[in-house]
Amino acid sequence: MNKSETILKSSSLSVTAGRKRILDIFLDANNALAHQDIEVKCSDKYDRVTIYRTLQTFLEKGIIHNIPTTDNSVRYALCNDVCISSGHHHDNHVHFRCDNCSKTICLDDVSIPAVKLPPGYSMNEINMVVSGICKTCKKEKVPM
Amino acid sequence: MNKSETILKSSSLSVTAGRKRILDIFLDANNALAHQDIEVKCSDKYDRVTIYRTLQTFLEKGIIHNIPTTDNSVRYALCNDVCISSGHHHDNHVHFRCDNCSKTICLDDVSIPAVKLPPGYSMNEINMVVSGICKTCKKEKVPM
DNA sequence: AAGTATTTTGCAACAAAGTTGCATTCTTAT
DNA sequence: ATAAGAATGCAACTTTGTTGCAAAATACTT
Repeated sequence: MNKSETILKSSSLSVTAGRKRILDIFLDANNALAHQDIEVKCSDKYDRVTIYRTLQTFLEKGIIHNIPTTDNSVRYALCNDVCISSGHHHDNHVHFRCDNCSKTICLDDVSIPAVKLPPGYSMNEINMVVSGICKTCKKEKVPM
Repeated sequence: MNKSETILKSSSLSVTAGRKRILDIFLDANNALAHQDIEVKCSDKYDRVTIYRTLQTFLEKGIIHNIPTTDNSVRYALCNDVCISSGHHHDNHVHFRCDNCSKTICLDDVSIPAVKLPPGYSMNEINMVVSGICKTCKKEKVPM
């Protein structure tokens, strides 16, 4: 039993070829994916609607989490093991979006600092996205 | 000369009825607006395409900034005076999205805390969105 | 291992959101 | 007042997301 299958079962989802494929795409990717990225990779085999529904299911089960963007394209990233195993979903890390290669990644080691809200506000979730130049792109550029 | 006109001129944009109207909608609103919110308010007078192009222009000129969301609906908010006057756009405040009334507002008084990125990464912009229950909604609820 | 209940998938049709080119209208500067 | 340039509206189109339903696949029971 491979990893995708294990994840599906432990989320009490039925194991189907489509779900395994999409999950494998996430497992292979080292960055967050938009719906379209997935569509490009497997729309020949699986229907657009199936991809929408699968992502929705994964979100609900806490297998993936979504990352807000400013460009009308929600991106999804695999939750790490801790996040999946704990009952309640909480991903407390900062996300990074590279202005050069446009990849969005989870900075699992960088946790979101606390903020103090004004009186009367209560906090549920907190999301932080930093943009800039990523490690890989910086290396490739000629230093100035 | 009213406020919207002043803003347009100082951004060296030609003053048109549509731009003034859309800018006034922002000036009147106390929360961030999605494209659709604006369309609802003035699609009888101005074409959908015009609204798209106007928002785009305002963004480029730094009159408004956009706020990422996790639900495929980018929202726009007026930049405050400091932000508009300074050449380079930077909005350093936390955004708050209410899970109850769905309004998104700028918490101008809450600045985004610093984060330390891993080696090799450089930072350009930083975005923080907190969700929870806002002041207004909390008041309206029966306390538990 | 076979049969049945349940879930998932694909299709089709649709709705909503966003884009582009071009002719017309409006602004601005002279 | 007029001409150059910019903004707008329209039409047509593309992309993105949603829904209902029949067919197929999966899981469960014995």
